[in-house]
Amino acid sequence: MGNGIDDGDRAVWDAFFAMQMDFWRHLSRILQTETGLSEPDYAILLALRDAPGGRLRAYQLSEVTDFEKSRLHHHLRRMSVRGLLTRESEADDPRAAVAAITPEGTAAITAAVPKREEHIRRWLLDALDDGQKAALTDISEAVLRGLKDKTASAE
Amino acid sequence: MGNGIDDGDRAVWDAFFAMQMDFWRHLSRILQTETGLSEPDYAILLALRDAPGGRLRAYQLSEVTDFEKSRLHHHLRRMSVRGLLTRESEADDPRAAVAAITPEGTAAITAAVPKREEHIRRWLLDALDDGQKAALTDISEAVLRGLKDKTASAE
DNA sequence: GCCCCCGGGTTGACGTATCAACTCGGAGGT
DNA sequence: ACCTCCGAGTTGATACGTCAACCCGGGGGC
Repeated sequence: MGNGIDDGDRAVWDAFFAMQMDFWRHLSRILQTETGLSEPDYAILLALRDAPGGRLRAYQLSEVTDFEKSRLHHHLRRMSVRGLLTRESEADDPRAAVAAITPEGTAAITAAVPKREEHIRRWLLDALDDGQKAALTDISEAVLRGLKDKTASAE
Repeated sequence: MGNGIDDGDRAVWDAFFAMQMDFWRHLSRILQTETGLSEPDYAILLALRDAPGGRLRAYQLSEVTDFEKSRLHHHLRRMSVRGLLTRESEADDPRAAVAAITPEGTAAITAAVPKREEHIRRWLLDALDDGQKAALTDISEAVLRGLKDKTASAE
């Protein structure tokens, strides 16, 4: 422990780091300019579009999108101001906070999905051959597995 | 064009997307809690540490860190309030805005680097075998190449 | 039945990122 | 010498993310 990272590993990190920055900057930028939606807008509208009745309780939306409850709350407020969704409460459970997609929200996500898919294809998938795609999936799952274990392992 | 993404490609994207979110959330979180530095703090201090005299003009810092000038300006202001660096101007060029690392800034980055390297090793490199590391470098460079071409290609 | 705890939700404060508009002092062309 | 343009830097507005603290209405243990 305490010793550094060797040159080979550093090259991996540098490439990965640089790619991440540029890739996400570009993807969120073109999503915004072409659809008027931010990344969190897109994630939330997609979850609501796929939910029965276009409605989800806050904690369910939080599970699907993996947003912290506070982050989700703030974002839902901003989105409701823009008319993309409405915030309602259930009559039978006063604690429930339900988000419901509006026609404008539906229109926005319907228009955005094909563009988003083209972005993903063009800037990620088309840059990789089949072997690289398979490797990227494996790598992503391996890293994810390591992260999941952190809570399970002793600490 | 306009058709969707097939199931195999979607699996690549889903895994990649999930990994990104969790990985960066975790890395920036532990950096913050263990060192008191945010990701941009770390990037800026590292650049200044490696600069001659611990000083760099704003536009040079902008090139090294790839921060937009406005983002950089706001961040330097916050960091100077915290005492991590000072903002000076050159006598011979009134336009120059120079950032200079302070002893506190040097102490912070010196303490942070080994922790950061351990994070990178533990949460990324140790999760991958040699083949996966090589593949990740290739993939990152391929994606990066595609992004660089965007400005060069017709649009 | 009472009490305590817990989870869903809300709020405010603060740090961070992006965009657009603006200042200002040179450098170059004429 | 003048004028124009340009690039470095600054500013303010707005959106986004995180943390800590808090409210509030059940449920469960007893």
